[in-house]
Parts: sequence; structure tokens; C-alpha cells
Amino acid sequence: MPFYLDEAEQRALLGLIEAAIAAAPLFQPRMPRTGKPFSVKMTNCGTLGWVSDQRGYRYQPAHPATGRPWPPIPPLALQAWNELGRYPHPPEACLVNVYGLAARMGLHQDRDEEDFAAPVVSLSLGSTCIFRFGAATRGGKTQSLELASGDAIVLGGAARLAYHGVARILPGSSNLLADRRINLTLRRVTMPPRAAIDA
DNA sequence: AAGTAACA
DNA sequence: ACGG
Repeated sequence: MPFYLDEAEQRALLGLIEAAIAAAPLFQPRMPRTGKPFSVKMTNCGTLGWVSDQRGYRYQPAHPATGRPWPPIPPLALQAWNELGRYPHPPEACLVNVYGLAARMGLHQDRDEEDFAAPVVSLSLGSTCIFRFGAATRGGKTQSLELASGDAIVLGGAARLAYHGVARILPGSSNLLADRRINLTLRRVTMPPRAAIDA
């Protein structure tokens, strides 16, 4: 979905994310068990945030270092969820992944959420990346796609559990952020409540 | 295995 | 492939 956000929107969203990072500092996630650090840095917005450390993957309501609640999801990101997600409940998490030139993300599934009927909506800011995605089983074929600043993708339906990752960041590919990529992924984490029944 | 290394 |  090329150029979902125009340049003005990208700058506006970047400002909101920088403010969120100031309130909820970037941290370095670590692998379960081994404690090996990820090459990306992360933070979150929303009522729940995804964290990974030696104890495992989980969603939690507060920042692991500050203990404070995560800042709210920026309005422009909520708008993207509403326009692209086609899902009748709000997102609870907006994971913010920050990639430098050396950062990568191995192939994985997003499967720590309760409701796989809800899509994952992704927004890219800054440097272009080579994004890889495949089937919902490991070891299948993968395709490559460049994601540039302002692009949006939706992992929904059959693609909700597709393996995906980031192979590399392309140097010199952005005027918005010098050799840095910020990816936002919006997720519904918990099963939404059943519709209220009027008495 | 959301990790790395090493191979072609 | 390794190994959690």
C-alpha cells in the first residue's frame, strides 16, 4: 500500500512518535531463555505493550523500565487502523520498532494476541526496508517487498499468521529519517467484549 | 528462535 | 544448523 501517508502526515506522525518515545524510552528487547538482544529497539503506545525478555514474550500495561503506563496511541495511527483494519474494536497495542542500518528482524509470526480475527496494521516511517513474508508455516517460500516511508500493510485474514521479517534497511533511502526506520504495528490484543444486550 | 553463524 |  504505497504512500498511504503523505509527507505532511509522515512528519506529523513522526513528531507524535518522538513524543511517545520521550515519555516511554526505547528499550532493547531480549530473547527468551538466552537473553540475546534484538538488533531493533522498541517501545509501545496503548493500553498494552509487547515486551520480550529472558522470561518470554508478553503484553503488559506498563513500561518495563519506568513502570509507567504506555502513552496513548497517536490519533493518526488510530485513523490508519480504522481505515485499513476493518475491525470493529479499537487496537490496544501500538508496537514501535526502531531499526538502524544494522538492524534486522528474523522471520516470525505475530501470535501473542488472543483474537486472530483482528488484523495487524503496519505503518513505515523513514528508511526503506526489504520486508519478507511467507506462509503461515515455517520453511515455506517467502516473497520480498520494499516498504518505504508512508507505506502501510495489513496482515489480516489468511495472512494474519504469515511469517514475516525485515531482511535489511536501505542506506540513504529517506529524507525523513537518516538511515533509520520506525515501524508501527497496531494490534488488538484481548478478545473484545460481547456486544451489550439492551434490557 | 522476533536469536546468530556459515554455507552456496 | 544450532539449541532454547
